[in-house]
Amino acid sequence: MPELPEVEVVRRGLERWTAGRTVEDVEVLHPRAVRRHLSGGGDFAARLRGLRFGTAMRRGKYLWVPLDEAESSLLGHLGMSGQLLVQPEEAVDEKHLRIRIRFDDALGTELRFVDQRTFGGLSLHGNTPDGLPDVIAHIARDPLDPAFDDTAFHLALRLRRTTVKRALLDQSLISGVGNIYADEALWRSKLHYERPTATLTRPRTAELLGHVRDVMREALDQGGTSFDSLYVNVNGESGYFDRSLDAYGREDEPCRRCGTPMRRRPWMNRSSYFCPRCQRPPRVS
DNA sequence: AGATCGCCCTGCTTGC
DNA sequence: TGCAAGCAGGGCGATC
Repeated sequence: MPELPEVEVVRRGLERWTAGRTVEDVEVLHPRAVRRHLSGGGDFAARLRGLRFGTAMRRGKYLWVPLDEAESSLLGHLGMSGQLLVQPEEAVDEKHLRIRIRFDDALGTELRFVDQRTFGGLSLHGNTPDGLPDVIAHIARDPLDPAFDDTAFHLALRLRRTTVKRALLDQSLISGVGNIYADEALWRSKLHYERPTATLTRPRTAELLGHVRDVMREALDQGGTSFDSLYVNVNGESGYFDRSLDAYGREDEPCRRCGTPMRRRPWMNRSSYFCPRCQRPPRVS
């Protein structure tokens, strides 16, 4: 599942292989892939034609390409299974190819959006004055953004009446964290996922943020090294799927700190993995 | 308005 | 062997 590090790898790929190129033709092969483009696939294709790609940007799990004079942007979200691939034009279509973007140059490659589960998609939007696609103005800065405000984040946690994992996944508080990295950062912090955010001290919040950043940077380092070909790697399952995880997916396996079998608990229609000894539940939950 | 919940979607795995 | 249920889960809209 692509979270911040995976999306950043894709952003770098887009920057390298598509910046400065002008769109010649667009094919929308599945309407759900452009569902956030409210005026439909035909309008999406017509409006994108002739526009020039700028340098790809990212906030949290969203990425976007400023177009022409950056009055608008091509916005993308990978959902759970989305891929953006730069492929030779003659390459056989992927089974789940949803959108094809051809360029007007002679480089011989095209951009493809491939998505099995169709939770992701592409769309066109106007930009806010600070260059953000208007529909993601509510997305908070991510922890790798130099302008992320640690103090404001801590104060927001203190005011919320929620639990720490819900807060980590709330993209309006902090963006880019998904189920995998949330569990990893909580394990490193020895925090139970149901700990009320109002009980976190400033040092605990600082420690948690530090672990979020560490685990993301480590994943990014691994993903970055495998990205060296004519290929924007976005596959959440193949890229660096074998990255070492301490919590996620390790039910019944020994905790790497204390040896206690790790547990999985159903949580918000998904799962939380944690060590029952290192990550004690709060007294009142 | 903050918090919570259900829904969207497909392919692989598990269980009867 | 076949079929159904379970699971993966980010984001958004509806609801309280």
